[in-house]
Amino acid sequence: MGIFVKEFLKTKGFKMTPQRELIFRSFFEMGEHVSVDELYDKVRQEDSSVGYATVWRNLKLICKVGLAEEVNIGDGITRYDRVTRVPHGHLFCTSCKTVTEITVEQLVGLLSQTAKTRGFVPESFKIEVQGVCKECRGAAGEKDKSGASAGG
Amino acid sequence: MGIFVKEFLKTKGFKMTPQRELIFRSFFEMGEHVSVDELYDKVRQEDSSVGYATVWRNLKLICKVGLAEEVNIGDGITRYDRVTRVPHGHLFCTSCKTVTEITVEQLVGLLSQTAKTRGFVPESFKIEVQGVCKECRGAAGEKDKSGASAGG
DNA sequence: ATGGATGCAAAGCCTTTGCAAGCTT
DNA sequence: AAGCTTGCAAAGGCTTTGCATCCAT
Repeated sequence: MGIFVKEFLKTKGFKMTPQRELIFRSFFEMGEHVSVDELYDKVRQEDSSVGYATVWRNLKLICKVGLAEEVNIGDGITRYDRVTRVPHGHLFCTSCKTVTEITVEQLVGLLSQTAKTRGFVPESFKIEVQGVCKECRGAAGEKDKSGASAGG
Repeated sequence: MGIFVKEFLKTKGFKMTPQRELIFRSFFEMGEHVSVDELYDKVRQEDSSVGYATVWRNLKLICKVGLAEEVNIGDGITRYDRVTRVPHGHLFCTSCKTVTEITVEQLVGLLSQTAKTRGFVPESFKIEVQGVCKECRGAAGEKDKSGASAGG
């Protein structure tokens, strides 16, 4: 990013500041499912004077202008994913809690049709699969915490 | 529900109480995306002595035994859906905020395959489509709040 | 000079938990 | 009797907001 995002923001009526640039850059350098705290930590590594609220507000701004969107991986913390061009889904391992991405282009095509038959114009997709990953199956999954199963 | 759930819980080591029965029954009488507050309100209509924490804990219990699962429709409130036998997805209208269900059996089949090729054993699916519904398209979507687009 | 942006700190809100008393088994 | 449940109230924890000050335009 850099000049492009700056110009982009300007057209939207937002100003560019050193903090904002740092926050935006940091966010796009990170992976998926970024939380406010994680981004805050990363930002503070470069400039420890940046406030939490500033990070939070800029993360919201990034979403507002359509460069990212909120995601929920079920831990009660709001996370953010930059909007990718390639539709993809997530595999949530119920054992080790890892999140893996998968491409689902074919699915999205079908899903679009399904939605359109309802008069619904799709904008973005969120596809999640809960289950047990390869590694945890190998480990026989002894990470279960309670007596009752939580599966669906 | 009734005797079945009661026996089911007993086998899991949980006791049945009047409050619990009322809460369970109320939950299953409600639709999808039930929040703690909503369930609490409904329960209090029949027995205003039931505490909030009790409703909350029982909602968690319903999930724990696999009869429901948490869902997030993006308003910061945890909601609960009973686990349905028929796989389905949700259409989220970004304009009027309504949530509509769609069946996606075909998609789930494909999704299962996709996951399995990664050595991942699927347990449950969550499929969401963000977009604009028929009604809002008709209304030309004048409900937009900010200058910036929030689309993905 | 003007209005958005920032930082700090405090509010907000929903989610969880501690405890003593009450019930189901 | 034993232990899970309940209710109330308070604590937690993440998310938002108020405000005075600062900075980009």
